[in-house]
Amino acid sequence: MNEKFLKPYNSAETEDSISKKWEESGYFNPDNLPERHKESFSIVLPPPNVTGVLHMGSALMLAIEDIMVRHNRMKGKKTLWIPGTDHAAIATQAKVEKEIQKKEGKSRHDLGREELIRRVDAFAKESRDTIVSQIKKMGASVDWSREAFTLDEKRNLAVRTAFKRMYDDGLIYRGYRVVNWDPKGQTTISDDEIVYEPRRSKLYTFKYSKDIPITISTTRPETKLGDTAIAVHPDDPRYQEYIGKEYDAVFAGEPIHLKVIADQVVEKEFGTGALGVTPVHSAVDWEIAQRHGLPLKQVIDEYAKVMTGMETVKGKKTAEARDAVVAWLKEEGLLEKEEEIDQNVATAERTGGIIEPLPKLQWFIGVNKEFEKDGKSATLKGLMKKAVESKSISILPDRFEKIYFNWIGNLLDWCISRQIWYGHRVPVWYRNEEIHCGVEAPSGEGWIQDEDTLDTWFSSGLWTFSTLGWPEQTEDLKNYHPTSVLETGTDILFFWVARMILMSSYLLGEVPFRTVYLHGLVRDSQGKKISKSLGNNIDPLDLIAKYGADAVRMSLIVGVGPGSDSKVGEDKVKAYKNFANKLWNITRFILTSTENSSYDPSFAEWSEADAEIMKSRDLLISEITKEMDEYKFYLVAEKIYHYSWHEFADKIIEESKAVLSGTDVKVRESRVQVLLHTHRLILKVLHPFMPFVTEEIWGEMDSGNLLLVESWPQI
RNA sequence: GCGCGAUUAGCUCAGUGGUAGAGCGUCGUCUUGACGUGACGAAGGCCGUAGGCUCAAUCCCUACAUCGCGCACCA
Repeated sequence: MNEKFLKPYNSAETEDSISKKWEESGYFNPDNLPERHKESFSIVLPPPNVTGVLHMGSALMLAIEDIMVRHNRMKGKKTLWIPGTDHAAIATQAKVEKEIQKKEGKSRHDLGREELIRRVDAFAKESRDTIVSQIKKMGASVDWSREAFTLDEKRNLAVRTAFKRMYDDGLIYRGYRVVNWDPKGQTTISDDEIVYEPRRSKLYTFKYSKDIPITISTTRPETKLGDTAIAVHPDDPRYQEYIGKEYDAVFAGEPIHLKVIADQVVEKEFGTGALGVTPVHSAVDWEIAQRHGLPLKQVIDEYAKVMTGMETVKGKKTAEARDAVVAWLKEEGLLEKEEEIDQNVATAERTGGIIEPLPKLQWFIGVNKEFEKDGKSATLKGLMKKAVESKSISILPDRFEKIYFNWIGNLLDWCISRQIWYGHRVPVWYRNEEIHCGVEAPSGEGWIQDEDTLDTWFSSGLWTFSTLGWPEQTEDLKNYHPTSVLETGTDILFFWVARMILMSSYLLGEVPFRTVYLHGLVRDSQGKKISKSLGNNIDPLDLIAKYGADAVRMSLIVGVGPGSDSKVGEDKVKAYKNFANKLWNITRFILTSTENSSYDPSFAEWSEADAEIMKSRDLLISEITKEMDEYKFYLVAEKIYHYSWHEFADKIIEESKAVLSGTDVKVRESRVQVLLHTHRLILKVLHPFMPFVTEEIWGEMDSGNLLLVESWPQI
């Protein structure tokens, strides 16, 4: 017996050497797997953002995916798990810009486009290295030879190709309209990147001037300098006589001209039932303005400052300008009411900036635009809906299918252009009146490429196939797409999962994956959300150093079903560290008490008691094998734990002490074999969950294969 | 406002139309040769509330409450 079994299990000493063995074996790469591995099983790792380090959520993700991957590899599947990182455009650029500003006092404009990108790239590279080492620490059996980055050369080709195809089909278009402008990030963002924050704010009810008979309500008086109409409901008796009339006034120093119009969207019950229409600073008002041909008048700029009006207003930030306008309204005796209301303020997900609706010329993906697909008319929205409706994709837990459909139903065109520098540049070039969209730059002089870059989710949307070599028709693409499972957090169902379905359905004519497994949020032991600002951040690497990766994995898995949030505290992790040690001691007992025998796979002379033991053991294994295929890892982990400790160790091994010191040679040998057989089976079924300790023990029990590629028990 | 989920032991969660389960924690006993990171044992639950279906409900149905989530509204 190896001396190390005389001491308690030491995860820190074991894990690195086991990692090395796995890497040297090359088995993480399916091309190197033994002959029996035929049918494929593939997963893409949701690429972590290069903005930072891994957190508990990443650890959970890696644990679940590695369980699926190891299980399927043992089942004899040709298993591919592709790792990578995400350039996370806005988030990464914002982070690096902030650092440069802090350390050097320079803005991105001081550095220029090229230099900034160079800096961000350097940061991304460093961050990528950290992430890679963290993924390895968790024991994730990803194929590093196929690692990808959402912003590398190959993925850039995929992005340009996808853009061009959609452009040619008329699905990508350039349009001028009110978009979500983030003054903090200095870029537009999509509807999905908005986070609504509930706040108390004031609703002001007032008249534009003494001469205008209609009273309106707003939470944003400072935008009213840009009003060009008052809208009322067509059936509202209070305002019938005014419809069609026009008024002039000077509002907070700004001359305005208002036309009273009737529109169905106005709610009679809200406020005064009359709505001041600000065409370019509200998406709803923009629509109204379009229907009625109203003039457009911008009064707020990209820095959220008011561009016009009297001295106390002009050049001021919106909040300050609002107070000034209200003060003016009071002075003029125009303010009728001021009340507190609950409001949801739109903020940018990445920067926290308050969204300012602004009119902009941007690139969009038209989700309702009809195009020819296999000779039939289709829309992107329709494709996204059909993929799930037809059960080509199933989502776990299935209640998220409803949430998905709900989202699709409300979906508007996707704004994909961003005014930042870090990202895939829009593959469109301009020369005078000419426009060229292409995979490559046009030849000839004088072409200027579009300054904008693409929403990071555009490139992420291609991930299941861009990582496999698309647009080239590679072997990998043929072998591994559609991927088997997509495992990710519930929070990016729309951002990512839906966009992948869109891109794959449109570009490849097939779903990107068969099953979506969604995990919830990892919270601290009090149930609070883990965040740096709350100071309750848990670093998975600290836990691994203290308790071992196996213990961390188990603690994240047990009792946590798909879609539900979990709570993790050190106590739980510690419990599974103890379990790893228990397995260690079980092994020591077996090694010492079976010294004179060896494992005999074809042994058949079982004693009556041992036949009983095998019967209930095999029942358990067939049960958990079924549950593994149903993604019930949270149950399986607990069952194996329970069987190993409270059945195998506490009952079977305890009872064996007497049997093994008995005189009946046949009964003794039967018991030795049942211990050896059961021990091996436990190691096998536990391996996907606790890969390190099981591999280490396996190495001691068996000089042959790595447990990594042993076959899952066939019962 | 619409929709979804949760509510079971001190805590975290399984579970089934017929006497309630696990882990952790708590308490007690044990220096037994695999392991004190342990063993054995114990305490602890009107299974959110109120109705209904049923011979029988923690489980099915209805309403309500509380917590959480998604969407919409946000003039």
